[in-house]
Amino acid sequence: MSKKIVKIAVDIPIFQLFDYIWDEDELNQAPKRGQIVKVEFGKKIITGIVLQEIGDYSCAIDQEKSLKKVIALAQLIKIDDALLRLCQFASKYYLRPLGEIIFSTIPTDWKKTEKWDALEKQRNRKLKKEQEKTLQKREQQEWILNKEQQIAYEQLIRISSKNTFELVLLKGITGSGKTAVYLKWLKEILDKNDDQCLILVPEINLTPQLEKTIKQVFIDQEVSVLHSNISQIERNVAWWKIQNGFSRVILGTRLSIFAPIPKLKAIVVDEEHDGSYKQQDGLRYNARDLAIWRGVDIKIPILLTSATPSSETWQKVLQKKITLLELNKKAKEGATISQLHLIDINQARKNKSLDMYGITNEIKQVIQKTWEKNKQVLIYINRRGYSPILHCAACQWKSECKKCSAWMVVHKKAIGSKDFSLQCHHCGLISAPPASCPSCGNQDLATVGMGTQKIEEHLSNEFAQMEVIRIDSDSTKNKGSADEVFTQIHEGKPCLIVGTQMITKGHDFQHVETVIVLDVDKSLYSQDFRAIEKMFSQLVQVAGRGGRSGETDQSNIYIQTEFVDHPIFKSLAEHRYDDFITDVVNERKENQLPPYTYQALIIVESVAEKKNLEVLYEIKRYMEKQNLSQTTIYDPTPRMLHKHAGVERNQILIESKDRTELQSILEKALDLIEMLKKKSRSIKIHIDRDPTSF
DNA sequence: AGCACGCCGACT
DNA sequence: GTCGGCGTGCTC
Repeated sequence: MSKKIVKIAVDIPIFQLFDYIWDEDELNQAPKRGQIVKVEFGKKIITGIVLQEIGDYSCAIDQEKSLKKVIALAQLIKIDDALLRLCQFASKYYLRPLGEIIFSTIPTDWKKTEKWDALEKQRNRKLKKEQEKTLQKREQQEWILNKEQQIAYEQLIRISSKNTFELVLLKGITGSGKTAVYLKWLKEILDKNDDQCLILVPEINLTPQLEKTIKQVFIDQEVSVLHSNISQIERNVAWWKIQNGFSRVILGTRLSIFAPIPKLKAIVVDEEHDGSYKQQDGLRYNARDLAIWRGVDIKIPILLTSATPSSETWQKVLQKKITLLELNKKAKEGATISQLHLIDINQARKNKSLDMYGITNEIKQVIQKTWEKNKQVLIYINRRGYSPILHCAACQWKSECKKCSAWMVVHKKAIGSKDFSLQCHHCGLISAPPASCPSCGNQDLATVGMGTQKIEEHLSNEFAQMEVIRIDSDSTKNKGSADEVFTQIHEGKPCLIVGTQMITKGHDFQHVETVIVLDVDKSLYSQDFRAIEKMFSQLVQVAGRGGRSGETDQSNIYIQTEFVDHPIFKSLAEHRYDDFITDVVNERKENQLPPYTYQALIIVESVAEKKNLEVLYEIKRYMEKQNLSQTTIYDPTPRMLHKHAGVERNQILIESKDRTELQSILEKALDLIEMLKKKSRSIKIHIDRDPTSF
């Protein structure tokens, strides 16, 4: 008989799977797992995906539900089995419906059945064009690895020749040439066979240099770039090319971990410590962790790279679960490791050498000296806007956002002007500043603390002869303006660069000799147990921006702090990251924190906090009915940003020493959560597995 | 997620 | 008398 029953996941966020009839006579083929199909669902026509064949239709005559038929098949696209397994794992681990995950990984056009025909035409057109395009033959980049790089490279080759899973960490100081090592390795893999590889990067728009390099290195291989900012058509084309093996190198952000790569032979997770591998909303996955899972599943090596490995990764190093390859020398001859100088703010205050903007005379002298040497200065302050808060000294009123539990940030319209606005960095609300204090009428409102704009303004006045360039998401909002600014900096004219995190990623500043870091103190004693590790890595990154070319004699990093005795600075000065992160890992063990425990959050959001708490207590009581020998369930607490855009957010933290126990508790809780969601649709409930923000 | 069914308030 | 509010249930 030619009628089969198939199990189908639909493109709707529900956990339930549905059975349909697969009529082989009508569809002209046997059911295939991963096939995208068009089905009637209720009264609507939607897309679904075949998961498995569960038998002949005749055998199910006693089936009480009447089954509908699969209407049609999507011809061009099929989900690769390895990808399906990854989605199934993610569905189970992150407690999300399978259909939702699978469909979130494919281009949106494919989810609309009415677009299928047009897509087929589009593909044929695009691929024809692609074939006509001859790859330009350019000079192949010559690879000269130093001894250290060569050793790492050879080890990687040995590892990949074993054709099995192996987790490798390439740990190298900034400027040691990690990229060259892994690109040469991937090139070697791809030159042998028709294979593919995946390179994950934290944020693609911040690494245009890497994209350029990769396209140069893989001169005779097709490179596809995936991130959330590409157009729908680009995404479709990339999908076809990747899926049929035409694209050999896939470079992308965290979402590319779900790319359908049939001949995947290696994954590189570049800058593995970077927080942006964790998605913070919707499907809250961690691309680094999924990369490792994918590697185990399809038996390929996974290479993590970092100058400052995360505590999770370092724990695996200490447990000998990772092959560690190290690069401890700068790749470019003469390039120097920057030297750390601490500036004691307390001392400066006593000596009256601290100005009203909180900048010490020492910093100013350093800027002056660098200027006289015709070099550039980089000032890192991780805060955009003019000042983080507007404050009334008379009554203590502060510029709080009406819709969020956060302060509105003062933004100047133009540097030097008096015209400013208040902006909430969380919900985007912008309002005109009050002329006087809304609470007591005081005319004298003051800006407290400093952001990039205030520093820019202040230093422009102090160093009138120097050009001050500000780089943050406000100054580079316009398309192309970032490129323009960076080009200007690369020209090498002496200047002062003031910037946020944006300057710590991807860009080499060859002419920077002095790096200055303001405002580290709040991270030193933060609530967030991951803050110190993050701070260290940011300091290493920013220090590594200077002295890259070997052109400067010595690059220096100056840090202003109240806590000169904090141990982080000793490790930083001596370039002892290993010791630092080992201490961090040991501390986590003592305090029973990740990676020694496994965490999950249950987050409830609604406009009524009271409702949130009721729901959370109900979930907590429900979970506590289970046998919890290894697990602690904490009481409901407000989220870090308690109110966001008018929505109250509360959560409970679940902490377990046992992953399996945590999994079963969460699975059980999910039943209740699904019930509660249906009962009251004004609330949202999320589970955040392995959370990195609270 | 939609969409239907269903049971209570202000309208030509 | 009805139009429509959104609470709950269902989708093979």
